[in-house]
Amino acid sequence: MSQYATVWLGMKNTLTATDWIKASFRALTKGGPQAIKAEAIARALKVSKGSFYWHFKNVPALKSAMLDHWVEIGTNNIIHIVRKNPADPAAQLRLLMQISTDERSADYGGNQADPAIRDWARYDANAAKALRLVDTKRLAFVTALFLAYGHAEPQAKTSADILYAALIGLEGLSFHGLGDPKIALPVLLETLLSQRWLHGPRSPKFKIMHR
Amino acid sequence: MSQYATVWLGMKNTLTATDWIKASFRALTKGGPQAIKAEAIARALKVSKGSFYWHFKNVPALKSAMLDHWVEIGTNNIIHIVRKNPADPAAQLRLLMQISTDERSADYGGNQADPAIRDWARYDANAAKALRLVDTKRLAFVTALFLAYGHAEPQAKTSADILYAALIGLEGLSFHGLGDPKIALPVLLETLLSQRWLHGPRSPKFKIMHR
DNA sequence: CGCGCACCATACGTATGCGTATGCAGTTGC
DNA sequence: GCAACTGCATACGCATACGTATGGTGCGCG
Repeated sequence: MSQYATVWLGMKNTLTATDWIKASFRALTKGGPQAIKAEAIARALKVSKGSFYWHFKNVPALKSAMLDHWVEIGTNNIIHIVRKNPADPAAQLRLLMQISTDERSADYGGNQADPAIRDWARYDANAAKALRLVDTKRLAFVTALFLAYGHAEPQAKTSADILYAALIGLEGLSFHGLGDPKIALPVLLETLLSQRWLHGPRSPKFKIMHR
Repeated sequence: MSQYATVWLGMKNTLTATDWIKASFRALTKGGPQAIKAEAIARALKVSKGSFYWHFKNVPALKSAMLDHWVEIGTNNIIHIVRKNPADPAAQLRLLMQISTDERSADYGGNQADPAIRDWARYDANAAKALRLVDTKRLAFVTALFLAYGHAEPQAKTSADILYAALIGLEGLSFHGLGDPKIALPVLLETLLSQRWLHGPRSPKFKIMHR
């Protein structure tokens, strides 16, 4: 038995490290961190684990590569939003919510992996480090948008925390058929945007748009 | 070597099924679902796995017992709040947020286990079933409070979704040192309570509809 | 054309976990 | 003071995972 993996038009029949990473993300999203096993992924790729140990030194090296890859994607997605949509802050926030609730079926780069990584990070120090990196950048980004919208410093940060946390939580709830991010997230966003921040400081003047 | 586990004043030196469940929750919160292993927990309890298979038929039986136990606690905690505090709905909501952000130190029944179960439920059908049970009841409870406070049906449900999702998300963020539930949650709650619900096109600029 | 390297298969040793079988001390009923 | 049962220890077979060692095959290149 040989190279039935080869496809018709001269496609490469040899795997790359990226192929392994992609397959590992598929395993992660499907079976959790414990599913990142060399032999199991090798079976999914229809090769032996001899292939794995050619591309990676060991399993921790694969996990490290996965996290590096995810950090790259997770931060670049945000930058991508910024560049592609130079609109006002409120519109950018709305776009962000819309994208976050979209069904993204990408192999590994998609938001699909986010909850799995979040789970993973709870029991793995390296995953926790990667997650904190991404979360910090995203929170800073959302905070900056609220600031640009007109909110003051502490309120902008709090709004960002609330919005991002609700996004995460709704992801988890909708996974089990509860909640509805497509409804709750826009409502929450408009609520936060329209807030005058009661206990908050001054600014008796209602500053609404583009700074 | 025998019974060094026996402590001085006639304490029982034999384990119960509940002891195993408690130890299993400790393993779960520390190492995730994959840490629920008979032999590992036996080592933590300083006994052999012969003890385990005396108290449980097998590992799935232990997991099932854990989930049953957690469902019991997870729903009773809510009822406990209700009975203990027959104040107005807003005060009950504030109390709920306060309790949720408190540092819980319980062995197994505490909310400490909630995020671990939530992770577990992503890859285990039984855990997912238990989680949905608890989440459904909690959401219904919060929804009822918003209704009692004066919100209309769909808005109350959306508010509950937002509040509960933010609670979950902030739990996860604060676990990694990001966000601050003690600030964000009260702010969010007051924001939701003070909302006049622009569900009518009161604001023609923002079209947020409940479909 | 055949040499060598990239890529993968196979086989082995070790570790760990599950579940079962059986032994064995301590407690209790009588 | 002796069965019988409770609660746990010990030992075994099996399965799966890791990592290594080593062999094999196809393709590029001189």
